Amino acid sequence: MQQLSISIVAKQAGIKASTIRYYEEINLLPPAARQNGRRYYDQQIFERLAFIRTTQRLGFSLSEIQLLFQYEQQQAPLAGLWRQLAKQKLADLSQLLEQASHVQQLLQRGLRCRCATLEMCVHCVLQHCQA
Amino acid sequence: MQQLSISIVAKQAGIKASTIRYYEEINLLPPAARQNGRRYYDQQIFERLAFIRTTQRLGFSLSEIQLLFQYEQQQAPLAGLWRQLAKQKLADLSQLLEQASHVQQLLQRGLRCRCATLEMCVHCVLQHCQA
DNA sequence: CTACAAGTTCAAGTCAACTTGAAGTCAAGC
DNA sequence: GCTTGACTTCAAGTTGACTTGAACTTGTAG
Repeated sequence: MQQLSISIVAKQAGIKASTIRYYEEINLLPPAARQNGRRYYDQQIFERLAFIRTTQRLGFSLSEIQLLFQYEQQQAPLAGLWRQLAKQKLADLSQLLEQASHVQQLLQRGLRCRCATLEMCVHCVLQHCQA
Repeated sequence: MQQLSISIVAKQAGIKASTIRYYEEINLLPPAARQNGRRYYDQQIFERLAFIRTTQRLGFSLSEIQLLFQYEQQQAPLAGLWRQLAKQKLADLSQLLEQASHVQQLLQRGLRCRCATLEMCVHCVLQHCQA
């Protein structure tokens, strides 16, 4: 049960300490354990921060991420809400996966092609585009 | 060669007219053709707007998207820059694809599982989680 | 004992991406 | 000819996600 200071966590996670404090302030992170008013963390924090960073990159807002975490404390008004959001997000994710591979192909084509614009390249049927 | 007013385009594309004006202002869209000072568009605009929306969802900033479009006008200082960005973005996209399917699995598990928290569920090995 | 580095809170500032509001233009219908 | 509705510009406001700065506390090193 190591005790990690906020600056250690920040450095290892590759974010700023102020971000961690901010996340706690908006209840995205649970209040950290304190010693003399200073925050201390254990290894668990890294998983949580990683989840935040990853989902954020996938287009989740901080309040959505918060809601996904919140299902642990099943407060009456929120109960079941996270399930709904999770289903929604699963749908979003399949769409995102589709779009991502579409854009991948588009960019790959664009890099290989001599078309003057990306838009033209979308419709172009030249050999070097098909390759 | 139909002439589409900004409000028609906005409605069909599912965005606000003000957003289209904003995009033009920041040169994300080329200056629209005008009649009596009013903007008119042809069908091409929808492709462009779709590309913007999609890439934006994938985490591209508007200035990055602008740069990808900009390769059409090969201004000396920018020449080749879009290629560099495209390569970077291709790398980002594969990472994103990976993360997206990871989070997909995580959420699916969470929905099926009775674990108290998502974090616990990540490590849980119960039957109903494996199912 | 004093200085210092590393933490604290709280308020205000920043940045990207829009949105809103005020004031004006203009063709079309009554 | 006057009103209406859909547009225009320009400046200012908003939102989400942080960041920064000022003023303060506290354990550790010299």
